[in-house]
Amino acid sequence: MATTNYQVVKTETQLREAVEHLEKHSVIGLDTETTDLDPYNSRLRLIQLATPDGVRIIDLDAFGHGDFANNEALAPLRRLLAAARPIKIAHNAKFDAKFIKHKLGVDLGGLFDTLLASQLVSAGDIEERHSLDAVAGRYLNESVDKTERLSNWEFDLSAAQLEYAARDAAILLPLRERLIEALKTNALVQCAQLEFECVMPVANIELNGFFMQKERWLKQLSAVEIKRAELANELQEILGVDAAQGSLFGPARANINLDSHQQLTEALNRMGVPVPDSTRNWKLQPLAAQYPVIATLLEYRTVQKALTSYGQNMIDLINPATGRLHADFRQIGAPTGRFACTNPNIQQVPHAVEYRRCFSGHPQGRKLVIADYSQIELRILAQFSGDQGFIDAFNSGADLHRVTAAQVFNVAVEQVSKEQRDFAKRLNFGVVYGIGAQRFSIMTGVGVPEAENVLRKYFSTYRGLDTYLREAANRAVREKQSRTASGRLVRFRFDELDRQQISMTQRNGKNTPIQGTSADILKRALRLLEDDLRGTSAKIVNIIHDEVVVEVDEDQAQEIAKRVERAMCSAGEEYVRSVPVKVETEIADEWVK
DNA sequence: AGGGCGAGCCAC
DNA sequence: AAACGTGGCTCGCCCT
Repeated sequence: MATTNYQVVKTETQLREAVEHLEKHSVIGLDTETTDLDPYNSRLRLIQLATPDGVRIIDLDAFGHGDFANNEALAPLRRLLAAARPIKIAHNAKFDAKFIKHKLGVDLGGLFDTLLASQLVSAGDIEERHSLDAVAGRYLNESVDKTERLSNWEFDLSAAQLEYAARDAAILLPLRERLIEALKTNALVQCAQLEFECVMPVANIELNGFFMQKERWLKQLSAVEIKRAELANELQEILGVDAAQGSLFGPARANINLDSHQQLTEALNRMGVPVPDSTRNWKLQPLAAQYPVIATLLEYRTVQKALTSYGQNMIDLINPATGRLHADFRQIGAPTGRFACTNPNIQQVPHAVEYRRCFSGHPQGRKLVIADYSQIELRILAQFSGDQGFIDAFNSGADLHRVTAAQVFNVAVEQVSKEQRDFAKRLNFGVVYGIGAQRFSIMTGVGVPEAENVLRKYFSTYRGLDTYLREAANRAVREKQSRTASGRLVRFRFDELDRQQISMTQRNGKNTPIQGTSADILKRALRLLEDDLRGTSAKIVNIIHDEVVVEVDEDQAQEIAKRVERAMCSAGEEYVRSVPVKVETEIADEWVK
């Protein structure tokens, strides 16, 4: 491996010279070394900035400890990082952006993210790896030695450490060249722009964190724990087996593991319950009316799930430095471009108010602005299909599901029953996923022939929708790929002789452009919001696919709510033009609508 | 002992 | 003949 030419910057004069040099370039490589992964509980040690003639390694330890944001000697560096030019290339720029924002107080400007670029070119292939080493190997046929990455960056640095640090930044320059070629070849430049512009907003969301009231959460947990114990006892009474030895007070009971499907099936069989081929809730549901034990079991599962997935672990993830939850958002989390979220996944907090009311503004008096797109996926479907009936339904301003019900069941809009509307709602949402009669039958309880009838009626009502979805499905099979409105590419790999895989691809072909465009819209909205909320007390604290939660000072809540709504609508209107884009906004103390 | 996997269930 | 899409988390079970 060729050695990388580098220069360690330790004085104010050296820094000024380095920045002057860097500012002459239109593009520079950027990497950082930190003592740990969490910006609130670790130090930013090095910032490496690469040009074709070498790497400037800024040793922040030489610039005092702590207040880098107000250190006058670092002003040129802050200016360089914040400016739109030179473009900064980074691999997973979110990570560096968070440290730079928290430690130096500046938003990184002008980003090219090699991780996101690589993910876009891979077009949803979840097999492909995207570590810097993997990407450098794929595009440059070079490897990046990672042995120093986990070394100690606290104290004096070895030549090997500095060499490693320099190389990680230097390699980004040629890597970008190759990735630009790949992005162009795949017509992904526009989509890449959308993604890159979203990095800083996402970094800020993670830094902001979401406030969760610890005491209330714990109280909620103990209430659920009591309920769980009651239900578990009840179930063990019924399902437990007689132990070999009884006692003076009767036969002993041996508990079964209620979370083991195997033991559960055996126990239910023993008491004569006709267990279906699986113990999934929706399979057991029909038996609940006849067998009280099933009803209790279903209730137990809900409570158990709540306890294990949304329990103490949430408390453990509260950051001691901020008292808030700083979840990890993966910007391209799904092949469709949707976000994924971990540690904790605050995109899947149960809807029940007992949970949601634990999330609030902080400190006292801060409000939450909760804004979500109204039926965005169905509006995207209206846009893509151009179906006049569907478009009219939205433009009429009337309740879509009611209008659909009226059309499918041939009744006046005012005559639609609650049941019919509910039916239509399931239909409308189902078609987005490429639903079939089989599934619709199970979902609604009507027979398969009747489900087929309803679907036929639905698609003859919305012919344009039928045509569009068929074509989307066929194209996915024919071209082995789909695109979203931003041009995001998703490739499909399937065995062309396997009917199941073909129908899977057809469903993907229907769903991917819709779900993916919804993700495009949210990302565009985050970019617009970043600019519209700057200088206010507003902070984005959570995003959930079609919803944005913003925390704001009480006196600004009304104004911010308006701005959020306007930005989100504008983002939607960039992709959806034939029907109105609607955003529903509420101001609340807690995350409850 | 600990990783991989599937089942189950939460969100959208 | 047709099994509705995308994730994460936790558990039991099976394997090495």
